[in-house]
Amino acid sequence: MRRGKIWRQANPTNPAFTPETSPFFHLSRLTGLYHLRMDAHLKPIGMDVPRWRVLNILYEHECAPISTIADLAVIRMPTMTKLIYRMEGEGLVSTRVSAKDGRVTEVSLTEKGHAGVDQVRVKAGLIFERAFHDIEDGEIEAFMKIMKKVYDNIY
Amino acid sequence: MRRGKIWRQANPTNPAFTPETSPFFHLSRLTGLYHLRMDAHLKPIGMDVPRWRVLNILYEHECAPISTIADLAVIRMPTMTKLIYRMEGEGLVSTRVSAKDGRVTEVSLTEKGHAGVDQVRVKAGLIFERAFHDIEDGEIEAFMKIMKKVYDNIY
DNA sequence: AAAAATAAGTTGAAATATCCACTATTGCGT
DNA sequence: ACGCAATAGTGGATATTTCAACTTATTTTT
Repeated sequence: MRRGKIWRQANPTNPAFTPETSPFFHLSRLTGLYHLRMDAHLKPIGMDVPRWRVLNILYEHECAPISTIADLAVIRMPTMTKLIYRMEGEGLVSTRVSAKDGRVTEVSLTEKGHAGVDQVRVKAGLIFERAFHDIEDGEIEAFMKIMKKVYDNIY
Repeated sequence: MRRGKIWRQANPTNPAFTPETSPFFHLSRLTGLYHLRMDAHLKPIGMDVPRWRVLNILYEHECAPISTIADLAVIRMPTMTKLIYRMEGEGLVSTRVSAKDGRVTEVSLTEKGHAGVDQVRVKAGLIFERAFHDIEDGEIEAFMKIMKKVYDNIY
């Protein structure tokens, strides 16, 4: 076990632990603020963060089962099922039962869904720019590397 | 404007953008997974992540108005108000109107709330250990520095 | 000292998310 | 082929979050 200064304070079991020294506390806080900012931009165009997550995933996958989308977005399946059908009602995605496997519901983007992605990316770009304008490329790279590592560790 | 490899792909307005190259997408995903793992540990002891955020903040502040807690936790005030009163009903916190300012409701930890913090920290410690065991102290430090910077940028 | 503006909180209705139990379909082992 | 386990999804009851409008208290203007 290491004995560094950070390690000690970052571990919640240590008495010296505070939210200020906790990576996960900062993580939750930053994500919360990001969602707040995104929502402010997305609301006026009838969109929100969960929808955007789905659109982004489908933009890449073209056609994916609900379970895969739920897994990639880290949203529980019952929640995702309902979100997908809401989005279908809004014309953003279309669904159909898979020909290969009668259990799976395949979801794909509609024309309107594609347009929605482009529309939201402009907004997302603004926030990204604001958030990372003074962060070096190398730092962003390192940042993402750690997030991936931690994600895999608790996956 | 910079032209690095990461920058281009990380910006949502760039056609080469994918969730895989987006810091914010990874951020949301990691936070989601973390909440999932925490919930699994917290549910059996009648706790959850929002409650834990509040407990942690009060552990530091001893006595804070709802608005401050809401701000620190990045949770909207109506949500926080209801959460606080739920927690009061559960005996975790106590509330009273401030003597100095009749508008503010001061919240503080009860005995049971303190015990709850200690109890949850054990669980949080397990997940922290699992998540960061192979991450260097220096990396954690850099990680948190970037999160703070980004947080301030979009605050 | 009002009047106006701001800040803190509260509440009810509506939107969402979550739990849990259930169905339908497929895969696996013998 | 048969039965059992696993997978994908659905549906209802419940819990939580959010919006929008409102109340009350304080601060700032004029």
